[in-house]
Amino acid sequence: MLSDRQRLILNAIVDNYIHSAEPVGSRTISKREDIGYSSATIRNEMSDLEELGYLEQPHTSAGRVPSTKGYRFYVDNLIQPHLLNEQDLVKLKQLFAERILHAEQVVEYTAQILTQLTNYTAIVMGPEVFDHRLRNVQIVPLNETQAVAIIVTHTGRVENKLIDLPDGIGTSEIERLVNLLNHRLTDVPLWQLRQRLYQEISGEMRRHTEQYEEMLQLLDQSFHQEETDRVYLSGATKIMNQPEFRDVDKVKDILELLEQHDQLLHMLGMPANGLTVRIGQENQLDAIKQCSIITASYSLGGKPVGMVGILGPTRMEYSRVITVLNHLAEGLSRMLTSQFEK
Amino acid sequence: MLSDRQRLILNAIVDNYIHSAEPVGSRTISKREDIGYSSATIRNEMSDLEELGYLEQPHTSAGRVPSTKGYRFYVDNLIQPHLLNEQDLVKLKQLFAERILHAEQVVEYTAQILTQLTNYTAIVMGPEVFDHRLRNVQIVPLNETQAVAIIVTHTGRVENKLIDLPDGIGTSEIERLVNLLNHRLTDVPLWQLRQRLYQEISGEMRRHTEQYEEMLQLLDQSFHQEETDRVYLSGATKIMNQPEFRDVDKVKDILELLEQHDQLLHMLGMPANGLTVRIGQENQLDAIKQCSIITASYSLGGKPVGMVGILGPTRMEYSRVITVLNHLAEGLSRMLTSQFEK
DNA sequence: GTTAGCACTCATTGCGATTGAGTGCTAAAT
DNA sequence: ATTTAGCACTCAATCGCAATGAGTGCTAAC
Repeated sequence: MLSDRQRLILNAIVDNYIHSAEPVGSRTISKREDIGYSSATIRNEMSDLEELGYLEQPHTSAGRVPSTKGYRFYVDNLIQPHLLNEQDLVKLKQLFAERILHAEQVVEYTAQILTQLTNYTAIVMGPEVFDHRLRNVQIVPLNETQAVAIIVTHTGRVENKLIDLPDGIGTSEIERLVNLLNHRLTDVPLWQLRQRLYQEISGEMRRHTEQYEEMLQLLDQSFHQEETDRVYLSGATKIMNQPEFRDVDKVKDILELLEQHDQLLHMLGMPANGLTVRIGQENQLDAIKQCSIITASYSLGGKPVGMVGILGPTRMEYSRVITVLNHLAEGLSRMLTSQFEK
Repeated sequence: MLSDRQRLILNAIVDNYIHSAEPVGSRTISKREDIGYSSATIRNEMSDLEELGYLEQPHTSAGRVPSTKGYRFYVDNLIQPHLLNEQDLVKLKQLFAERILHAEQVVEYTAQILTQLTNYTAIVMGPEVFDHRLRNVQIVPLNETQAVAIIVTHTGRVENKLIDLPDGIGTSEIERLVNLLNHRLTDVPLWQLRQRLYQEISGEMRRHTEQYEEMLQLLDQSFHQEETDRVYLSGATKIMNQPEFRDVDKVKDILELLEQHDQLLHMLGMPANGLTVRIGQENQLDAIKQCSIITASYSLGGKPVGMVGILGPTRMEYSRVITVLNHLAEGLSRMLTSQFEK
């Protein structure tokens, strides 16, 4: 659809704008080494590219700026792979060299490294729990009326919840109950716990326990898990380094959105396989219609379980960010898989 | 030191400036109902107050603005207690009505309610772990090489850590070990755990266990707890609502500081009893020399264990914020104490 | 098809005049 | 001895206007 020359010029314009943040004029482009045309020629091509919707003009006597469509074409067709320098690679390796880490820590470090490497805001969605299976249950009484229920999954994740102890339940009874549960529910996926509890265990419990009702109530509390917040941000303030976000109101909208993790989750959706680039207007939420979001999913045993992402201005270093995200997602997948699938 | 009239006028000026955010002129003050003097008289008094350091003038032909010293005097001597309205009280009660909550959830909710009530940034620290005593230890093997160590404190807090299993340690051995620990270390303060482990348990362990060294190593890992991050923020973006923070650079400095929880901790220091007000220049960190921070400590059984705080512009509604913080700190103390000290 | 040249556009900058909120001082009033 | 009215003065903010210059679009020549 676009001639080779148009592609060349579009590429040059986007490239330039990404680094300068200023509308680029025809002369700027014609002076580039990889371009052998006069400014007049460039002007004509620019005019065409604008007509086709790839470029925009802030006002008549200004240079051109890529439109969302322009960036989209750039990302889909023109981008060339970015090579990471030694320093960056070292930082990445550092993360994966950490031997023993909880998933939460990994996620946190990952976010931090992402911001460091890109100077944009990092968003990391943490391994989803869907696939987690029960490894161990504990119920630890604190006093006569309260206890902590603890659930350990096969991935090493620990969930805990403060619960009310029904009247007149003794330590020995709890112990028996916990034993029973560990016997019968090991390897059951977390989301099935309550269901299985009613289907399979309740009968047996009734036979062994006097306070059947109370016990059941206790377990019901324990297994009623809340959706824990699995979004980590790092470098939220980085957006303020961008010249196009010198305006407090714009920044405010974005940062307020970032504070609402549920909205973020909703926006990013379930982790699908691969890389996603959302450019400017393509975003649903108004607050970030001047931003781009790039996400890459990472997986555990081939199944996507989370994503790493970057939020930056539409004028983002797409090539670099994509490379970093791919590296990171791949590394995370390897790390997770080797840690949990043996 | 200040005459009654000077106090009256200073109070009026601070009051006015807090709500208008504009330098206040003599006429504005003289028109107030509680002031019975002409603008000329006010002008003279203002001039004196400026000479004494309580007021400042942005430029010659502008009104006056309170200086740090002025706010300080206002807070120490002029402020009158703020009465909370029905709505606010309901919100506070709502929080304390929550029956079963982990300390972490309480802290999070508290921060949220604080921002809602004040429209400033809320900072909540704590509860500190120093006083937490061991209730229960568990070690749950995940596979041949890894396990999760879980520590439950008498307050219901659960710490967990992924650990390496030394070679050739069996399930039964771990079980024996855990039993021994639970027998001997219950009610020991967390910070003493490692010490006590070496002093008291190691001898006994040596007798009962073949792999003494490996076991010790394992426990050492488990009890080596990191300082967990105990700072919660809410409404960090609220500062952008303030007209004096329409400047991205100022905001950036502040938000970057808020991202560094360690700095915050250091700045706020250990929870001392009572209420602290840090006004403008009194703050050590440059980023917040245009802000005020008010903190109130809450306690468990009389001992301060954490603090609730508000960060806002120097032009803050001191009276209101102080009242809210006092209410909240008191409520939290009651809640914690009744929950854990029976 | 490409480019030189030129008229045209328009955001940005700089400058001087104007405005108005607010002060400081002095002299009159209380 | 205070208090206040009055007036000259200051200075940020605003407006209008001309100058500047980066950049375009178009046309005619190469």
